Amino acid sequence: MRADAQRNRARLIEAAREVFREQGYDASLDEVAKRAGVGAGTLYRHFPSRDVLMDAIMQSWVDRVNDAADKVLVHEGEPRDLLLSWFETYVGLISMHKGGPAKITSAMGDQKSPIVTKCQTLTAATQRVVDRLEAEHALREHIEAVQMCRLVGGVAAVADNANLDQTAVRPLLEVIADGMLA
Amino acid sequence: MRADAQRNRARLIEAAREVFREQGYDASLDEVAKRAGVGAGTLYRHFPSRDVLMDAIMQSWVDRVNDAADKVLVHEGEPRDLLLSWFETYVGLISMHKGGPAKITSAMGDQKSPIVTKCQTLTAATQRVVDRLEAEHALREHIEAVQMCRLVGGVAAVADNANLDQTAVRPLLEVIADGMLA
DNA sequence: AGACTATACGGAGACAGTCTCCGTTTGGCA
DNA sequence: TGCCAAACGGAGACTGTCTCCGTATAGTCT
Repeated sequence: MRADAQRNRARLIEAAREVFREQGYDASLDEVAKRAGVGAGTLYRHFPSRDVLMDAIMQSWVDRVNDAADKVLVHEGEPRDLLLSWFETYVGLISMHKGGPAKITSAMGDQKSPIVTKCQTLTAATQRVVDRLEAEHALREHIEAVQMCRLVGGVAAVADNANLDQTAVRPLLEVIADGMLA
Repeated sequence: MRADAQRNRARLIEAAREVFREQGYDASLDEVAKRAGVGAGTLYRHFPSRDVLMDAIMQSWVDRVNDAADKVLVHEGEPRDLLLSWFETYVGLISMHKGGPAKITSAMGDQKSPIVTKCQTLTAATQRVVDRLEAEHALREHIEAVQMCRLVGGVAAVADNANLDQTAVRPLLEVIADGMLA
């Protein structure tokens, strides 16, 4: 890739990160281009769709997910606490941008989605939590990581849309946790 | 209201019902106006926003919700079956249009939303189910109807977005039910 | 260094959807 | 029948998406 192309790509990602944080997932893409100091054509050449751009933004986020899972898994204690702690972490991780939870959760399980890799990162991390709990025989049978992601993602999507705060989300997560624990 | 205004209002609702069913909640409003055979101005005078129009469409739906609750409550049997049966009914009721579940669920609890009345209808119906289960001491404590609506609505929203079918939704609802039952 | 060309850029503009404004029409009343 | 408040319609302003193509230039070759 030519040096100028590489520079513009980086600028676009940086600008998009800013704009999406400020205005949510629906922000104007032309605004992103303007903020990056490039033409609209350049943006669309690098990122043919909003989703592809989204995916690029989230590169660094993958590491964050894995670190978060590490941190949660170190914690010793009741299975219920572990599970809830992962749920809250999960909600935090997918709620970086307005509209993010819905976007991510609806892509969950869709192999053709432009953000598959991100979903896989999330399910893999969740799977680690599931494995740990299953080793302790703390989970009911037939609980799959994808289902967990969908349920918790659904809560996050609702919370995001309705601007619920953490205190309102907590009891919802508790219900899900209790529904999954043995 | 003048006779022509009344007629146009009815036509608009009819057209919107059609168009939304065909194209989902994001369908063009100008298309709705065209289909109704009126100008865009007329549409926006009657229904200043998409939500207000949505609300009008759902008038008949209110009766349907109450009927559905009646029907579910007659059913004798295990509390778990009752609850699951209401959940499935609920999902069906809010999934009439694409994008509907998210729209409705995110308005849940927002007193200023244009579709408050619809949300109230839903929570009231859900409350009846909660009351019944509480009378049988089948529910955990501190379970509120709004929470139930949010959780089930979250699942419905995800299912709607990801085009999940009923067999994929069922286990999610089971988890919620199990998390709420004593 | 200078020339060449594949690669990348920019932004005008086509297109689509939302919503408003205002000149025109009409229902219903006196 | 005449009046006018109420309602209509649709042109067009505005915003966002995305494409096309003339222009610029990074990297290479001599």
